[in-house]
Amino acid sequence: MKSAASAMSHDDTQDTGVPQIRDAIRDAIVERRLSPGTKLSESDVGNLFNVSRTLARAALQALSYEGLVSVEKNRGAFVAYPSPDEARQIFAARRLVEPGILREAAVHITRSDIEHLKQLLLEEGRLMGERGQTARRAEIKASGDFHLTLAAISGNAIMQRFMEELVARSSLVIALYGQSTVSSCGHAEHGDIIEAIESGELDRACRLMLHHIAHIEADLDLRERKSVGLKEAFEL
Amino acid sequence: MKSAASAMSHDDTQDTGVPQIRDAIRDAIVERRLSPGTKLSESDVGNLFNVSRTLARAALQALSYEGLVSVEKNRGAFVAYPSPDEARQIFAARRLVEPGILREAAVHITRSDIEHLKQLLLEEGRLMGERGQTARRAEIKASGDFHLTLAAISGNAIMQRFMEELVARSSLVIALYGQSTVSSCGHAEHGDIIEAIESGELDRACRLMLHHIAHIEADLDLRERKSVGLKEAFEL
DNA sequence: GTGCAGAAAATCGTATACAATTTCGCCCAC
DNA sequence: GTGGGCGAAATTGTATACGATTTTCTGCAC
Repeated sequence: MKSAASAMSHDDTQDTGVPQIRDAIRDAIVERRLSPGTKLSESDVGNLFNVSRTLARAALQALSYEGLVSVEKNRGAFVAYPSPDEARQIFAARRLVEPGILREAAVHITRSDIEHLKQLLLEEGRLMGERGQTARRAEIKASGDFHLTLAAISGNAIMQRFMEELVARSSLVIALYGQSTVSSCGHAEHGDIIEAIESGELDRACRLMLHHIAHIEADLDLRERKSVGLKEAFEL
Repeated sequence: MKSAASAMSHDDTQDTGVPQIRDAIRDAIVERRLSPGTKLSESDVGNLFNVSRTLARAALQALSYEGLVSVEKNRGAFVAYPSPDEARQIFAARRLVEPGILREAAVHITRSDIEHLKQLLLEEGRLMGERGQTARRAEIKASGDFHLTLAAISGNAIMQRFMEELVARSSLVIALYGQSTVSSCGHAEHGDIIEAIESGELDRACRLMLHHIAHIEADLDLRERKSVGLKEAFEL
């Protein structure tokens, strides 16, 4: 199943082959094939996709606006390495925004939307059963798709785009600070939320959503962990 | 007084002379010196700022990520012309997000923050007294600064950036669909909100904020109004 | 005068070239 | 052996060049 990010047309007042490169790199970051801190040199990216540095640079720039890549003047682009504080802000933003999205989605939701959500849930469950890093990657993505789909249902393209950023960055944070190998008590919670929406218990759905986000965040060990730092290891 | 947008450091993991160009164009858009739909050709922008098309293009691209400029493949960049539906989404997003920001800001707010807000309010009032388009521009910006400052106080850089986008785009919407010459019953409402925060009446502050946003939106005439249409001129 | 080629001009899309900056290795002094 | 500095290599910053697409203008047919 294609990811929500690529299936949802995004914005596409776009223009070049840049989107393809951007999306490919984004997927690689979100799926953790690229780890935080990895250098993304313009030449390398360009060669990899058989385009000039011009387009590679544009794609990296785009990703920097989404907070997935940080570009430093005269030094280049790196897969973002969110600080614990940034991580907290990301989740604070989600707590702030997702209940509202949920309520808005509840207004517009149709039966087929609910079907779609349940479908996602099934897929998620299936992946949970599997073993291996590939399955874990797919699981993270599927888990994100649940939240992204809710945003899409809300009908607000702006909030949708914002959530895409938050979910992608959350994935980075989990990659960096996640503890339990499977942070997906989430699965059951997703189901509960759908159920609450379906039966019209909006307030309960919001409460569940907040708990859900809190649970994800609780699985993090938010301590400074700068690079594999040799120096830092002694400065403690 | 410098605008909040440029005073607030934004993100600045930035790199080139692009930020200067981007900010200059953004200010021009937000202050309505550039009207919606205006073509922004890469060559013109480049010549204007004495840089090559490369940098001009990068700046325009950046603005397109913020929704202030729309770039169409092989056609170029234009000052965004938000549709009525986009306008509604922008304000829906603000209603969804600003109460939360307000609550978060209330947690972190200091006495000096409150002083700062009151300062803004004074400035706003002063501008309301003046006449002329220049004053109106400054007034729009000052009004936006109130909301931006609250976001800054909240301490969440992500929500702050998001609000910057929403406020800037709101300005575009008001430019396009605003009716009353002075949409700034807002001034008094800003004062009320500060007051409510100061006295710890959080729920009331949120209610006031929602009313405030509703008032701004109520001043809009959200009817399709494509280009300065010659045809439309007769359909009246 | 209206409408439709077709060519010329302007503008964007992408690659390449060159300058500026950083990074890395090397050599030498201590 | 350690540290500092110098120079080469690599990488980014910016400009320019050239092909592709769109827009505008022109001229001819009707």
